[in-house]
Amino acid sequence: MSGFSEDMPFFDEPNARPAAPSGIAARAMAARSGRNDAPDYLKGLNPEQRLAVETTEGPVLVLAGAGTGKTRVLTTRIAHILATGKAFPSQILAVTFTNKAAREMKQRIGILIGEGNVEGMPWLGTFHSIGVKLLRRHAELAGIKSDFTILDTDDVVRLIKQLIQAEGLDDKRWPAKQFAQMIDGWKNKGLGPADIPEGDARSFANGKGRELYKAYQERLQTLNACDFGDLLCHPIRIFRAYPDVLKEYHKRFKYILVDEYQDTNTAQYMWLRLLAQRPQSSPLEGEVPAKRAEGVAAEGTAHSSSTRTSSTAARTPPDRASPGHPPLKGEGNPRPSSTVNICCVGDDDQSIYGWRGAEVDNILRFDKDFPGATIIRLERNYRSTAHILGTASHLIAHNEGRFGKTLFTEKVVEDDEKVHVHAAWDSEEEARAVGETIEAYQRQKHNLNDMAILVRASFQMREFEDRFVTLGLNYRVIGGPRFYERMEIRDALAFFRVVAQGADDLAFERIVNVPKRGLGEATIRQIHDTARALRIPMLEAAAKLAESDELKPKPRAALREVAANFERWQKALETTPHTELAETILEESGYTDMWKNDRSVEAPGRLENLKELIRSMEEYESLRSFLEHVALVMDAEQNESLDAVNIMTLHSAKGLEFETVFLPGWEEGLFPHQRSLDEGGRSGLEEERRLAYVGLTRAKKNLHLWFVSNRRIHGLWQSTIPSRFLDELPEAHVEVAESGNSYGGYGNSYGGGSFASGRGGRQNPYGASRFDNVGAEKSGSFSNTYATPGWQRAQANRTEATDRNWGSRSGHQVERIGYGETDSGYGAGRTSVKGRTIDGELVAKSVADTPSAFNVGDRVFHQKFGNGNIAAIEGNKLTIDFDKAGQKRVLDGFVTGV
DNA sequence: AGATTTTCGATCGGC
DNA sequence: TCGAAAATCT
Repeated sequence: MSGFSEDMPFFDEPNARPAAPSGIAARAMAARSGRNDAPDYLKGLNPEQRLAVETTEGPVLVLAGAGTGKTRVLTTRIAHILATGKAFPSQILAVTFTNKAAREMKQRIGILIGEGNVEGMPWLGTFHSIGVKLLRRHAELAGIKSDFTILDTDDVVRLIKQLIQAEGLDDKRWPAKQFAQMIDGWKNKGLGPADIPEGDARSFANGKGRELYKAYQERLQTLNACDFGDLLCHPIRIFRAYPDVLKEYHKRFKYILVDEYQDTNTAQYMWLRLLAQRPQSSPLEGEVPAKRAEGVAAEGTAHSSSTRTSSTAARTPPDRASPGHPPLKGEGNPRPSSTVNICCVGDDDQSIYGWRGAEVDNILRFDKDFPGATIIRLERNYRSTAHILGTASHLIAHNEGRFGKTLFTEKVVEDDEKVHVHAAWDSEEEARAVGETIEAYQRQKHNLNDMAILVRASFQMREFEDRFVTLGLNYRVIGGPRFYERMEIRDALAFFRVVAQGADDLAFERIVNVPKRGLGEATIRQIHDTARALRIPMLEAAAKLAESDELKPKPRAALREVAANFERWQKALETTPHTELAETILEESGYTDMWKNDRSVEAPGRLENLKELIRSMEEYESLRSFLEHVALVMDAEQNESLDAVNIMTLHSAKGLEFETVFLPGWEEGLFPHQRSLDEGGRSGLEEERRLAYVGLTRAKKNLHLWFVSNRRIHGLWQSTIPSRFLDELPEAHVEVAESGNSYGGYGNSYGGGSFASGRGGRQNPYGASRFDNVGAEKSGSFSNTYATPGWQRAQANRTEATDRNWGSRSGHQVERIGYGETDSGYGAGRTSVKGRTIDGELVAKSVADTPSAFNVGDRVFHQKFGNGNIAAIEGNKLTIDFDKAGQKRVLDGFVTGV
């Protein structure tokens, strides 16, 4: 947008020197108050970074391109504010999106100003963790108690399902999951049941949308629980309804810093605005919706006297410790006191979370929201080579809605390679070729840790995992299933939750009958009904029922035991250390015994995970603080000591960097993803392009893009065309790996040609000649690929004339017989290189139903799984114990004797 | 309660 | 098409 560049004329030119222009330079000098020798922490910053650090007063937007030292600026800025005595640690509000980012900031500030002082930064955290903190202090004002439970997505869906059924609606026609997403969307916009648009309300459950939402909120209140959205929305409502509470925080927060501002959603924006707006600055009334949410607001005004009491009572020690007002030297603030010292850091080009409510517009609008804002661009890149930067910049320039920055580097690299674009026949070959390239790098002494494969969609990972298992190449999947999502962990946590907060019916329901106590559907229903009728938690209802004679003896005894157990544990909560109590609970409930008696292969791993859970509790003060940690921090660290290739999605790669990056799957429909185009239109496409930009800018030195001609989508093989993004790359910086003459101007190649005479050396009767454009010269060895159904189907799609040749042939088919258990290899969960195991994949191919020529015990080789021994034979189906890939069932045509 | 059949969904997933 | 989850059967 040209409007933006007018504000910053100096940085318009792609290669503009960053030598600070006079106007800004002058301000920077002023900020340094005449001293020539800067403190250590400022040394080594470039002029723009330094400006961003030293412009502490007034609203500042730092547009930080990829790899330009964003975190450094943020942390140094905080250190600077503290070092110059402008504020105490407790007076700085610093928000991030992820726990990882918060952790990293804490650590880096610690390095700058000394470990001990970071403890004094109680308001550095994620939006949600700070939201929890606010809400625990003022919970009464939101109609809940301060020991409320935080529900995760699973809990929420189960709860909504109950509500839908209670309304007498068909839960098939109105899926709970969908409604949960709707609620999430509303909360992202800060909308309560009363605020949602009529259309939205009507579109679900025969127009009962609003009612259901309201019922949901009421249910949460009786459960004394919150969902993630509430952690933001409740504070917003409280701030609006109780100006004196808000004023407290206005007084407290002298400086506000926000990381990844381009990812903020409307609710987060409102939350920030409320905290940033000072009463003097004539708040924009339009910002505040006229209507307020039901329930919470209704209770509000009547209790305004309780506001002060509750908030003061709940005040935590750190605040008392700091004297009311720090000596604010340099408080000769040239700006009016209504000015907010808010600093937002972000990159509009890396906004990739629109689908979960992020509004790029928040960052694009910054100078209108905060008039007189200083906008600082960081464009000097310290990460990537010139070719990579040139490629990324050229691509992202195709977007319209952006500030417009151009990254540059001063680094001169000797062996600066261009960005490579490769073509492959299908995804299997793609994986094979990537694997070979990785091995080639490895031979040149590159660490696997420095390499990453970034995919658009997680289903793409499987093929790489398969291949790497075969090759014996270590890999780790980042962002896979989490520790806290495991069944046994969730069960254990449910026990703890009920002990900590007796009204948590969702947790109670999860474990009433765990281990099996003969409490079936009927009994649970009865507990439910009693609880609802008496308006008491299910645990209490269960205790009551156990004392009445409404139940049959068996369930009655069981319930009595459950109720007695929880009563005892809840009492013990006050006297027993929480780790010890946790162990007791799992023992006495019979939960550990349940797994000890379980003969399945997973059982030992699960017990190990439970031990790990108890161990990890030691780091927390109380059961409650541990549960809060679990609700907010679902990640468990990976084992980084092992050298392994990283596999992850593009989204989870944001913020990371690697020496060598592989980006497979650059095809229309996958990347850009069809659904983004269908649902997001133009802006959807732009977000996909930003995602591509994020991917490209992860690479420091080597970057390889791949596209394939055939890919299986929803089980169907489709022929694909190269991504339009490939056409948007600059020729000067890109090298197409091998020549060819088809597919959008890019050649086709396949790596290394190592797959000569694969599966039993069979020949495809329909020669390769018709597809000379696909690696024709080497296609003598290509026959196996030509026999895949994918290829067949792809061709069938393309030329009807050949259809009959293919369609009627019998015997020539590849079938997937089955797909096995995928959870066998977890072990202790937290360490180990993991990924989804690929055990149990059964692949078979029948060429003809001739009896097998192999014998049990024969040593054989399989293209995909490597070497192994035959364990059993049924007709032409072999069961083989592979050395690396485990036991598989395979048709004999796929293996060769060794 | 466990086994078996049917249905559904299929992009990204932070807190 | 295929795999997980829900529904249904025994």
